[in-house]
Order: sequence, then structure tokens, then C-alpha cells
Amino acid sequence: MTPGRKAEATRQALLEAARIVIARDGFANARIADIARQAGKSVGVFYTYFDDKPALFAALLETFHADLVALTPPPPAYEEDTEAAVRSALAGFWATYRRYHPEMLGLLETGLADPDVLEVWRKMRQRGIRRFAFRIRRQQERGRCRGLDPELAASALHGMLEFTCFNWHSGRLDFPQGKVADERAIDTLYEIVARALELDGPADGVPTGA
Amino acid sequence: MTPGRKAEATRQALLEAARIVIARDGFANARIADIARQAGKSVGVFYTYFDDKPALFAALLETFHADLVALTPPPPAYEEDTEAAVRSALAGFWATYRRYHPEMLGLLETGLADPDVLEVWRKMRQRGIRRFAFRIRRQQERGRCRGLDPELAASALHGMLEFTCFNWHSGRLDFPQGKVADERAIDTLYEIVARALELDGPADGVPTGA
Amino acid sequence: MTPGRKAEATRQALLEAARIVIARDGFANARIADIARQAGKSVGVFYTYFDDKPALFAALLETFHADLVALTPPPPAYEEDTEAAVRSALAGFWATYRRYHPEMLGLLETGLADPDVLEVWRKMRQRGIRRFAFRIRRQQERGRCRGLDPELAASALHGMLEFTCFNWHSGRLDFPQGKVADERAIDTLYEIVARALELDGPADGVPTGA
Amino acid sequence: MTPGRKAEATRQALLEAARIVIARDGFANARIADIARQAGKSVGVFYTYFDDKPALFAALLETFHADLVALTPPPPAYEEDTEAAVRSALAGFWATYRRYHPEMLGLLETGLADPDVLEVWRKMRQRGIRRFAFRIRRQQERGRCRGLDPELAASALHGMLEFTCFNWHSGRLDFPQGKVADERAIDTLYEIVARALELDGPADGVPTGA
DNA sequence: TATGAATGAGTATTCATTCAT
DNA sequence: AATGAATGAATACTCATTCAT
Repeated sequence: MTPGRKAEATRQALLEAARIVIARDGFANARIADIARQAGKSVGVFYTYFDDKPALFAALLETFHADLVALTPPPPAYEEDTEAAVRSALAGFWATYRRYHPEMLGLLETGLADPDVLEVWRKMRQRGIRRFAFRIRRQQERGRCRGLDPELAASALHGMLEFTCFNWHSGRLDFPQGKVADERAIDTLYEIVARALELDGPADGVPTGA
Repeated sequence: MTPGRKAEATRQALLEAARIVIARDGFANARIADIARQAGKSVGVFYTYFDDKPALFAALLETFHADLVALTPPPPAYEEDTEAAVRSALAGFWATYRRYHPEMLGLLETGLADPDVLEVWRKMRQRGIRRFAFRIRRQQERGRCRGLDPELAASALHGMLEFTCFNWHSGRLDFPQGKVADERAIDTLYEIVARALELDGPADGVPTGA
Repeated sequence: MTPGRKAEATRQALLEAARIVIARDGFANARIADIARQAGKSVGVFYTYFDDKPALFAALLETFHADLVALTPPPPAYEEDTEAAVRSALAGFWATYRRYHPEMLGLLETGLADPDVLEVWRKMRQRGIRRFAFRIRRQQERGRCRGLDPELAASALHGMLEFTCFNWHSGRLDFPQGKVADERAIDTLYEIVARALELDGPADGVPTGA
Repeated sequence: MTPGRKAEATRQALLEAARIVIARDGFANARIADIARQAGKSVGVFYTYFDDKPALFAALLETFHADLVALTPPPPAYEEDTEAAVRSALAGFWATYRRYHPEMLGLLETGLADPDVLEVWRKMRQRGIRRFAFRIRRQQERGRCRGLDPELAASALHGMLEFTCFNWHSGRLDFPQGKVADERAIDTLYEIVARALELDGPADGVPTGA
């Protein structure tokens, strides 16, 4: 009934094929012909669904972005700074960056050289950064995290999460033999974040100088 | 007298030109012709000094690597975990990643899709990671940093440093308007690292659960 | 109906165009762009059908080789040493080397400097040489051709045929004005071969010393 | 005293180096830089002695040509058609084509595609062909070699000599393992030529039909 | 004369994109 | 909607040749 039921399937097949090829060959090395072949389609049909190669990546990023948005509700909806809540958020990140590993690869490969991609990446990061900054400020209201610049620290911590999740999921950089297990990964990231945010620190202590 | 004095100058001019073009256009977009023109040379001379584009990048990485090595002496020679020592190390990183910003860009753009580049990048990271892991283990001997997996945490912290220095120096991603000032950058990175390594923590306290 | 009917036509057009350009300009001077233009196609399509220039030549040689194989049945199938049989074989050679003149040109131009081409050429020659050697040995069993080393003589005679057919067909070397007429060419080659093989010699005479 | 004593030595060194490189890599693959290096000279000096690459080859051919001329005195001075005389002439060819193997390689590789080279090659061949034709005509005056077209047969026989000497000296085509020994080579070529010219045939017999 | 760094025209090759079927 | 052959602009790379020293 729905017109385009089949069309939508083809589009999805191309998107999925692109992710497979990108993960295997890298973004720059991914040729349209390879993607089409991986999808079991002809080259030509690619252009029925996407204007050009950048448009394909934009489509991939859209889903990625949407999932990140779903994962990170706006500040008012933030959960408490309990260990369970933070762990759960980290687990969400970890899972999301696994799912969207090809997209992250594309972001790293092209983001800094392509203004359009950069803009999307920036927006995606801002969401996560805002949340970190929010947490830091809330801690500071409680007398903790003194000496931390909320914006800068949030950028650094989010960078750590983003890059490290990507790194460990890629299985190519720091731990090529045997990818990092989910639990150990989340544990480690939690321990660092918890220290940085002083989640368990003394109510009104003076953790760092200054 | 020295034969090749002029040749070496040309080689250096090409390397320097490449860095400028890469920083401006990105690595993938950097054409040999652009690099040659930027150096005020003809296309052909490029191939007098480099086998191909990858060889040029390998040459760039060599200097970067050498500087990082100089920056991170082997563990036995490590300084104490005093604030001054750690700050100084971070300042070194910050400066080095500014100097080698084009190289980092190339690493991000091509490292995950080119095995040869990846191998160099891995080696460069390993030095920094080993140092972090060493510090964490030393803290653990002192009863601190319980619950931190030295290898994983080191990978994550080094990733934060590397990515964040690059990010802030690029002036394109998180803080496009007005780059991050040196002091604020180093301060922020120090505050996070100090917390993660519990540099100021209680001698034998139990900072985190577990 | 047949998928690829059009594709095969294009491939053939390129092969035929290549032969024309090679015959006109020589193999080394034949540019891909010229071949494509001669075929009325774009440069790019060349690479749809051939990996590179050597691959094109390999494809040309394949047909040449196949025709030579068809022309020279294996020893058991050899005809008698009658004048008619030998003349017919020579006529076959003469015609084949006319048809595949561009291929011979490529063989001479590149064969000695390109191991892959050399290998094909060697195989093609071996067939003809084996046949000559077979004939010589058969004559020796009849008491003729004493003093002829079958292998060496066969190599020399085949060389004469191959080089001379090429030479006369080329119309550039020995008889530039007015190519050699078919009948005169075949007559001359027959007279020489007949003498060398002593096709008409005395049954058990002693034609040469030794 | 002689101006250019040293200069002449350099020129000779370049010529000799060119022959070595051509024999090793083939003519088309021989780069000026390789030749200069082989001669222990700089690239630039090449152009002090030769206008361009073709000029170098022309110089090589000059010596080759001169030697061939010395080897084949004009018809009036011909030796008799005794076995010893013909064998000696063949031995001269065999030795000359060994000495000038690089030149022959260049002739085959470029002669058919370069009019200037072709012209030289043609002249060189004509001398040998004229001698063969002269011998054939003399035999015909004696009632032998009936049915042989002197010009065509001479072209074919000379082609056999030229190509076969080259072939066997190259050690790459027909007998790659173990080059052909001098004596066997000359013997074989003599046996064929002797039959073709009917050097030992009956005074007024009818060797072949026609 | 000799050097070797520099030049740049010439060519092969790639691959995103188009379009007739 | 789908096909896949065809297009051609873009770009890496080669190497004979020049020229300042």
C-alpha cells in the first residue's frame, strides 16, 4: 500500500552496505561501486536515493545524531549523579559508539576537512558537552570540582569518551588483539569520570589545590 | 662545502609547505601540486625527495615521533608525581600538539584506513600510554587509584590528551571562536588528570568505591 | 537479451582500435587516449575492460596465440612432408602474421624487456619450433638432414619465418616500396625451407659434409 | 696536447654505460639517469656529449654499422663460396652480433616505430642482404639455386641470421638456460645457409622443382 | 667540463556521476 | 525503480631536458 515500501528497503540496504564498507575500508577508500555491490544493487540506483557521496554520509549521520539525542535528554531531565545513573549513561555511550562505529570513522576521516560534516559533528558533541558541563556546575554548587572550568573540562571529558569508545571499538589502535570487553570498558570510563566529577568525593572537601 | 646543503633546504621547504597545505585543506585534499606551489617549486621536484604522498607523511611523522620521544623519557627517568612535574609534562604535550597539528590531522584522517600510518600512530601512543600506566601503578602501590585498570585507564587518559589538544588547537571543533588559551588549557587538563591519578588524594584513603 | 552483448562489443572495439594505433604508431607510442579515441570511446572506459596497458596487450596476444595453436596441430597430426603440405603450412603462417602484425610489433618492441610478454612469446615460438624439429628428426630417420642440430636449426628456421613474415608485412624495413606479394613471399620461404629440410633431396644422399 | 682527451674518455664511458644498461633493462627502460650513474657521471654531463637520447643511440649504431661494413666488403672483394669462406663470414656475424647485442635490442625495440632508427637499420641490413643476393646470383649462374628469388631469399636469410644471432645471444628467448655455444651456433647456421645456397649441391643438378 | 637540483610537459589511472535502456 | 556501460575531470607520477653553480 504505502508507496515506496520497496524503495525504502533499497535505501536502507544502501545505507547498511555503506556502513559495512566504511568499517572495512575506511571512509575515503569506500567507493560507490563497492557500496552498491555490497548492497547487491547497481551503481546507478545509488543516485536514485542520494544526491552524491556526501549526501549518503549526511544520511548516516542523521540517524547517529538522532540516537545520540535520544540518549542524552536535555538538562532538566538529567538523572541524579548516582553511580548507577552515570554508569548507565556511559553504557549508553559505549553501545551507541559501537553501533555507529562506521559513522565515527567517517567523522574522524573527513570532519576536519569538510565544513558540512564538521558542523554536524560539532552539534553532536555540543549535546554531550553541555551535559558534562551541567554536571560539573551542579557539583560546583555542592562545593566540589573546584578549579574545573566547566566548558573546557566538559569538552575534554567528552573527547575522552568519544575518542576512547571509538578507539576500543575499532580494535585497531590501542588494543588490536582482543577488543576491550564491555564491562571493563565501562568500569574504566566510569572510574575516570567519577574521579573527575568527584562523584564520591567529600561533601565539602578541598580535593585539589586552589 | 656540504654537498646537499641546498637539497636539504628544498626537502625542508617541501615538508613545511606540506604542513601548511594540510592544515589549510586537510590531508586528503592536499594535492602534490599545491604543496609544490606552496614551496615555490615545481611538481617534479617533489618526487626527487619523496617516493609518493604516503612517504611524505611518513617523513612528517618521523619528526613528530622524535619530538614525542624526547618529551617522554622512559619510566625509570620519570619525575615525581608532583603538581609541577605533571603540569610540565602536560605543557610539553600541549605545545607539541600545537606544533604538529598538521600531522595529527593526517593521523586522524588516514590512520584508521592505512595500516602503515596506523602502525606509526600506535607506536607514538604507546609511549604516552606506558607513562600513564606507570604513574597509575605507582599510585596503586601507595594505596591510591584503586579500581583503575592501569592499561585501559592510561589508554583513555592519553586519548583525552591527544584528542583534546588536537581539538582545541584546531580551532574548528569545540571552540571555533577564539582558540583556547595555553594556561586555561593546561589548567583544565591538569585538573582532570590530577583527579584521575589522585595526585592530591588522601595517602591511603578509599576515594572510590570498589 | 544476452547480458553484456554491448559490453563485449565495446571490448572488441577497443582491441581493434588498439591494433590500428599500434600498427600506426608502434606499441610504445600507443597512448591509451589514442586507442580510446580511435574506438570512439572515452578514456575511462578503457579501464572498464582492461586493468592497464599490459593487460590490453595480453588480451591481444591471447587471440594471436590461439590462432597459432589452431594453425599448428600437435606432432601426431602432422601432415606429410609433401610440397603441398609444407606450402600450405607456410601460407598459414604468412596469413597469420599479416593478420597479427600489430601483435608482432608489440612482441618485438616489448618482449625482450618485459618478462610477462617474453613468456608468452616463448610459448608461441616453442610450438613452431617443436614442429620444425619434428620434421628435421623425421628427415634424419630417412637419412637426410645429416649434420643439422634439430633444436637449433628449428629455432633458426622459425626465427627466419617469424622475422621475415613480420618484416615483409610491415612494409617498412626491407621492401618499403610495394609490399611483397603473397605468392612470391610463400614461394621464397618454401624454397629456403625445402632446401634446409632437404624435402626433395636424394633418398640417402650426403648433402652436406659431416 | 690533443684537446678533449679526457672528454673523449667521458663520452666513451657514457656509451659503454648505455650498452650495459640497455642490455640489462631493455632500451625503453634505460633511463638517462641510470646510464649516467652506471658511468659514474652526473646526469647533466650526458648532454655535453649527446643532444638527446636518440642521439646517443645513433652514436651506438654508428660503431655497430662501421663494424658491419668492415665485416662485409663490397661484392667485388668477396671470397669464394668455399665452406671455409662462408663459415668465416658467419663466424664474423655471430661475433659481431654478440658484441653489439645492446644495439640490436634497441633496433628491435625502437626501429619499427622511429623513422630515423629505421633508416639506419635498413642500411645496415642492405649490406648483408646485397651480399646474400650476390652469392645467390652467382650460384644461379652456375646452374644452382634455381627458383630462388635473389632479393627476397637474401632478405629472408639475412633476417634469419640477424634474428637468430640476437635470439641466441640474448639468452632469454629460445634457449634461456645455457646460451648456445659458439661452435654449435655457427655450425647450425652454416648447415642451413649451405643448403639454401646449395654450396655442396651437384654442379648442374636440379635440386628443387621449378 | 662537470654537477645534480629543478623543471614541466606528457601519460596512466581513478572514480564520482550521468544516462540510455 | 533498476541497470551498468560510458563519461571525463581530477590527480599522481615519470623522466628527458635545462641551467645555475
